[in-house]
Amino acid sequence: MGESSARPLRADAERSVRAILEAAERVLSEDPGASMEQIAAAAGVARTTIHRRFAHRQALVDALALSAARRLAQAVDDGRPDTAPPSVALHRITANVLEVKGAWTFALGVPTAPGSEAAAIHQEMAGHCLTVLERARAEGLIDASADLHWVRRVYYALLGESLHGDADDTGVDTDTLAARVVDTLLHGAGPRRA
Amino acid sequence: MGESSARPLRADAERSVRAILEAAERVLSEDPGASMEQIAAAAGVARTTIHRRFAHRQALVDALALSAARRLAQAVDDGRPDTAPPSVALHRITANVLEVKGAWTFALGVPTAPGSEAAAIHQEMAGHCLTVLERARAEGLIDASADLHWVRRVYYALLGESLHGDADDTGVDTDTLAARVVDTLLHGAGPRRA
DNA sequence: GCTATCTGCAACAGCGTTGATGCATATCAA
DNA sequence: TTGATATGCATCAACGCTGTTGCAGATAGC
Repeated sequence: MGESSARPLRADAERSVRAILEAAERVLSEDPGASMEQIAAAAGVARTTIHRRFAHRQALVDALALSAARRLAQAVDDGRPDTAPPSVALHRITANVLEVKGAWTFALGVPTAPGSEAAAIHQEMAGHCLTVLERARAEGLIDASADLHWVRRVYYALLGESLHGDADDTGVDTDTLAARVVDTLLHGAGPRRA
Repeated sequence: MGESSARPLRADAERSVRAILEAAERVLSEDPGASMEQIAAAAGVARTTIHRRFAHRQALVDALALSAARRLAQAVDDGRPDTAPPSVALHRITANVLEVKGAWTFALGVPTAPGSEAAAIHQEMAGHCLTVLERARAEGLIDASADLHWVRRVYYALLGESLHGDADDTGVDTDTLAARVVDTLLHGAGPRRA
């Protein structure tokens, strides 16, 4: 439930919706207070066309958040959080998530409404995340006494930080960034044991 | 340079300015798009009074950001980043910064204009931060091959994450939070050596 | 080709916010 | 006390954004 309450849109209409969502992400990530007019211009579409598909501005934002949440969930699932070896899953998921999160900064930053489908997706992803961390702990990758909820928060924070891209990072391989995130999460900045 | 281009304000006027800045922080941290009217109400002041002290809305925001930057700089200095033993400085600065950052979430989140005084303060703080990290590395607290710029970014991210306060944290001692931040920064989540 | 759908354009009313002004009143400081 | 300063209040014009509507033309789908 989410996209189709009426019959499917015509081909061109669906193309418009996609263009609008992508343009909205592009514009709103640079200025969260941008007007519908600006979004419409970026989408190559008249403002009224946006209002035809999304009654209120909030409806557009919600749709955007939901769309991005789905992509992110897909990125997590692709990492096989339940079956792949923890270290592998951790790395793969990190790389996948970095990719998606970088492309949907605004949409994934929108606070999800308590009962919404987007919120449910995010909760489910948090669950998957904890699963991976638990499996990692069981294998000794994470300290036995660690508070996994804190670890998860740190993980999220590191993911977010990786995306700011302080000059040096521009153009760096996603896998390299992911490796750094995972390494920092597990070992911090302290001296390495021989 | 910053506060006094004309002669000092009268006592009650200065009180108003303080009330306005504090109210602005309170209101804007909950809704960055809040109107001047809402801020004025929260400050117990007429909207026109705000406009008397701050010509544009942006002027108010800038003043707020500058005020908060100064407080944060003070918090850093109080930790003696140049003279105290690195581990001590790291902990003290972290605790101090957590205190200030928690109270001025919005003001410290405002993007600082390139040439502004606030930007200069933030740059100086970044410098102090790197100094502490270098001294910590010299003492072996941080790995010799570590990229201190990345470490600093991670440190900032951990500070930010500590302030979200996921239920459990509410009412927890600042020193405890600081200890967790520093510990995570240095050791990550991996298993501890005996 | 025919029809239903989609789109752009233009115009509209409504709304909230901003920033400015004048004036009467309250408060501080000397 | 007295003069300068600060404040509240009412009012104003201007602006931008939102959301809606009607219509004519373009496009997709059968």
